[in-house]
Amino acid sequence: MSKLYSPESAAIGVEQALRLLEGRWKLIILFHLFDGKVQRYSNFEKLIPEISQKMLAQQLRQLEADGIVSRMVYPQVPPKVEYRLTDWGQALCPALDAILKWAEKRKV
Amino acid sequence: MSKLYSPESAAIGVEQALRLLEGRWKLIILFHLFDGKVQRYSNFEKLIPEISQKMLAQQLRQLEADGIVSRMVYPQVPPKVEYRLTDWGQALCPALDAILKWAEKRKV
DNA sequence: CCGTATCCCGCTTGATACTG
DNA sequence: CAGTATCAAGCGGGATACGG
Repeated sequence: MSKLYSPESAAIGVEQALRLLEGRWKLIILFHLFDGKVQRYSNFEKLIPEISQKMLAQQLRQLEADGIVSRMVYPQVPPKVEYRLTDWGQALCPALDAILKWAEKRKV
Repeated sequence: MSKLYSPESAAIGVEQALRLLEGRWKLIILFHLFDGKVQRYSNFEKLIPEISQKMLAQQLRQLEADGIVSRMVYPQVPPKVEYRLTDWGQALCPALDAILKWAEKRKV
């Protein structure tokens, strides 16, 4: 943490934030957690059939590490794991909603 | 155009729309066109020093082909080319703004 | 000034198999 | 059910040089 922040640090923050959303599947995953929805691992596999297990696990781990998604493990057999948005992740909902609306305008 | 659209085409549309925004630099480029701003090629090179000419040109071409950015060439010497958002591209501004606000919340 | 062309590397992604 | 491990491939992306 020896690096000092310049007055332009806000702009840098945006680019850093964007990098957290990069990745072939992250936004798609987030759309399925939109609006407080809770998903299990196997749910995602059904919702996003094209994704491989590897990528699903990897992207979820990254989203978790970045504080966007929270992972809740129930210590039972068979295992049960739930994913939901963190508070900060919830703050993305307006953006997700705006992207949704934008996509719809394409058809017109 | 032989493919018929299923009732689920809306959901597919979102994923397709997301793919248009994929790429290391696209959203950063769009941020610099935010709110009706007009940029020249050389402007982008100053605004995004880390980007290579190849990637800048490539991402601009894709954004143009996808109908998000418009390219205006002034037939003069030396050449002058201006980039701005299309109408549909402008419709992305609320989303960009929401992402901006989201990024700012991280610091709290 | 505004790009292309070419070469090349490495990370992301995919396929498959295996496990607590 | 919810993941790892491993290997391989392809394309995104960087460096450099050249062109209208």
